[in-house]
Amino acid sequence: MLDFAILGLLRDGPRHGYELKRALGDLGFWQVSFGSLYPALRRLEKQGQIEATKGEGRRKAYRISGSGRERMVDLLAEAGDGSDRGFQLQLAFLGYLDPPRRLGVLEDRRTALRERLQGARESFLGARSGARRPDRYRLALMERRVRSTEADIAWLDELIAGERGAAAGA
Amino acid sequence: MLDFAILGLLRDGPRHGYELKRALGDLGFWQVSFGSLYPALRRLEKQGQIEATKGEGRRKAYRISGSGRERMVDLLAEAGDGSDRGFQLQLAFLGYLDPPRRLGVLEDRRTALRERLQGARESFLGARSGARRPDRYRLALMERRVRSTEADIAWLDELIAGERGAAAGA
DNA sequence: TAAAGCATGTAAGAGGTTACATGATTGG
DNA sequence: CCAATCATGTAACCTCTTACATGCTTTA
Repeated sequence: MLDFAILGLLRDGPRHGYELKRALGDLGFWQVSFGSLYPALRRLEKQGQIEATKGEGRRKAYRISGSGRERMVDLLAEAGDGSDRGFQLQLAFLGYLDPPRRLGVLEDRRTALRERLQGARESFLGARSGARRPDRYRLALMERRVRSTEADIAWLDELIAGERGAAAGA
Repeated sequence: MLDFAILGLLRDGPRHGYELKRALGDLGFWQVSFGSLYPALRRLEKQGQIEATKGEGRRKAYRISGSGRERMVDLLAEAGDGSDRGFQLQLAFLGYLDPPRRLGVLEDRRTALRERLQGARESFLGARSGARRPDRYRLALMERRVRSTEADIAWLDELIAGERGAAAGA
């Protein structure tokens, strides 16, 4: 997952470690620590997926290699494992996937969210009318899950519509 | 965090391991694995925070002890560390916190979400009007963060209003 | 000139997961 | 009778964090 994030960010252009941490934080869903970032950079360098060049001062600028680009596309598929973070990373780097395959990623996510919504609705409605009814805090938690999943699907539908529009325009 | 979840669920009444896993999954935000659940139950038992009794068949029903109840209240405070999962657990077991202190938990969360919203808005607006504008996928990601944080605050405000109403009614 | 931020790195450990192993019970 | 679900547990591993260590550069 971290490997994917690093390779994805390095496709935008060369970056050094500190900058990568900030860029990843700016995406909004992951404040990675240096203690995992720097060892990961070393590992990726040893595997030949990124290359280190001397930057200004003590900075080490990394750039992605050819094999890194290949691996990145593999990881983009793997990231679609149903996890929220995985999807957010997929989306952040979806622009580097070839256009015909982008819609598939969005639709897979939609399917996963529809399933989540169904489960969330069932446990909310079941709990609300069941014998041992949860307290209002737990009911609120379940209701929030339903509502926020619905909102996510609506947001995703906008994205999908935009994607179809872009595909039709091209 | 897992300790807190276990102790919280056991305050509802005695449960065995398998049942705890399902109950935790039903809350909606954590599918814990047996590989972490069973060792945690052993550890809590050794520490005297829970007690094992023979249930039906091979089942081991656990019940919370007096020191477990004390620890649970400590953990309820610790869980308010800004993480989403921490807050959701706090909320799931907020009914076991003495009523005067409940509002504080909700308001702390509101403060944290307001800060998150400010950061999310700044990076979204900054990115949209900046020099190297991110692609539409990353913009969508940032916009979603703004929208869903706003929705969470609105939802939390409903909860806070309900809490004030309950406090006034009592 | 002191504090804050920039910049890289290591060691230890927390906190999980997956895979494996076993076997009983229930439902189609 | 076969598959699915119930039920408990262990071992190996993975990912990431925290705390520590170092030293430079910018800014108030």
